[in-house]
Amino acid sequence: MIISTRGKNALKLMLDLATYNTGEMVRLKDIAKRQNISEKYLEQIVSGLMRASLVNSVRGKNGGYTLRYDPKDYTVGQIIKAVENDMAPTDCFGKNSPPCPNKATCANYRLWGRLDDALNDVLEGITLADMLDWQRELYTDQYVI
Amino acid sequence: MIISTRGKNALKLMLDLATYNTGEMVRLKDIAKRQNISEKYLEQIVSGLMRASLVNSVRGKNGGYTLRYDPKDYTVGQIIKAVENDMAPTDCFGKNSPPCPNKATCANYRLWGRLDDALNDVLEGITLADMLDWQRELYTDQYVI
DNA sequence: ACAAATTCCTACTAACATAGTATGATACTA
DNA sequence: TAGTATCATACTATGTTAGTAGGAATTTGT
Repeated sequence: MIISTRGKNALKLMLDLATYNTGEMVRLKDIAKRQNISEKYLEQIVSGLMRASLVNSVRGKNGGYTLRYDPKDYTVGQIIKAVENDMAPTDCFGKNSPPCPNKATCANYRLWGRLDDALNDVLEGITLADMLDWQRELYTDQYVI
Repeated sequence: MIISTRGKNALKLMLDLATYNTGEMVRLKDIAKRQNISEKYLEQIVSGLMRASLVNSVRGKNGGYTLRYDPKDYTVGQIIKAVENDMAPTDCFGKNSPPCPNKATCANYRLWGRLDDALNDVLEGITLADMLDWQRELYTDQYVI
């Protein structure tokens, strides 16, 4: 599985922040309730997003989180990579793996490269704003029938 | 990691069979030596390929394996799926997962679907014959400098 | 018939990554 | 200063994968 639940939950979290992007701080507790994810688990995930400077936080009473930028300025890939350990299709392209000594002559390496490119094209080509649009569209579709 | 070493080794095995595709049976022992993979581990992998009817085998002395079809008739996806437990980018599209109840309205589900499509396009678009070509090309490149 | 070579089958172990929980410290705001 | 929320760390359980091991079944050559 290339995208773990951590990555999926990070995306849910960001989409939630984008949905409630009113300027007010959004409490983790509320996100946890809406997205049906344990608050403690969300804490771990949001800390990765903080480290990557994707969100703002304010501590203390009335504190919480907000998006740091406009939804159209986040790609899905950015978000997932912020929390995912390694997202490459094989360790030949893994960020935690040493560079392959045979990569110049290995036919397989070329294949994995194509896969990696295809993945990144999709993930870098879709923004959080796109996801918001989809969400609205899918939601209204429900009532069109 | 979407492609495990099992999948990668299956591909190496098939590429080896394609390279030594003379009509004679190819012994696992020789593949193991050439590809630097333990023979016992290869046994497990080739059993998956047998189950998927991708190779022929003959037991006993002078036995071994051969390709069942022409290299151009195998896609990379076919080979990998034969031995890989699950190759979907997320379990939303995993073959071992129950169908998602929210898929009609879930924006994330649409995203993972695009990823899955992109992956399959690459893997179904490349054949074993293509890999053979690459191998020759890369090999000769070495001596062109 | 027998011995050698090879595929086939099943079980096991070790290592690793992930999901999720638990506890409490730290910092901010009203 | 009391309350709330982030931040940090450690731990457990679970599942998957990599790889090993031993031996049964089958074919070929002598």
